[in-house]
Amino acid sequence: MSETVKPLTSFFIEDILSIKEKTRLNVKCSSSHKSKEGCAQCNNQQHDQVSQSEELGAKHTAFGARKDSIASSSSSTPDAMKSFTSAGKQKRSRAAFSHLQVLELETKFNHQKYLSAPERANLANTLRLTETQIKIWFQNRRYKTKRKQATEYCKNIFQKSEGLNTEDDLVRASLLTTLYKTYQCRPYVYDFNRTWRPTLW
DNA sequence: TGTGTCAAGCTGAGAA
DNA sequence: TTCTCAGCTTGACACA
Repeated sequence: MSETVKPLTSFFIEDILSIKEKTRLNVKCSSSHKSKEGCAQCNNQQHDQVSQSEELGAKHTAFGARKDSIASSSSSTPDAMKSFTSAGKQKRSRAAFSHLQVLELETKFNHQKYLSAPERANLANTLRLTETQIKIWFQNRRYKTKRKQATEYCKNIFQKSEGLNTEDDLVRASLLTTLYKTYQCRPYVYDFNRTWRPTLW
């Protein structure tokens, strides 16, 4: 499995947080108050007392938003995050990982696209997430990367090609790109010419 | 209110 | 049988 690793720009987590927290906390706190639960940054007076591990465990978010789900994502299992609608139907909640958690996950992902079980357990422990959450995050992240690559690839194709200007052409090419990328065993695909033939690579 | 993002759900395949 | 994977889809949430 070949994965392309983007060149990394070196930085300190503190650098990012110090900049973004200053700028975004002020902006986003006001908007986050629109949500039902309000802004936890403003509500939580223990903000400054949070330890490093607790930060990784998302006691609060670096940006101060989506706090409710952050807390549940870190301190509870996904099962415990489920709430119920008025009809008694189980309502799915979506955890939002904290900036630090995502940062750690991204850093890890940049180094290795796949984690072994011990590595996953270790990372889960460090970030105060469940192993399942780590596993799902990596799965989603790989898929996201793949989609992005397909999109870029598709763009390049159309920058180079002529006569494919309609929306239908774009859609078709996008689907074909996915096929090309997906079936690496080089299947026969339906080409632009509407003929079945082997792929070129 | 429409839209984009993303964690989680679902399905089928392959490995041990 | 169990686990992890890819490849989507779903649903909650934030924001313009």
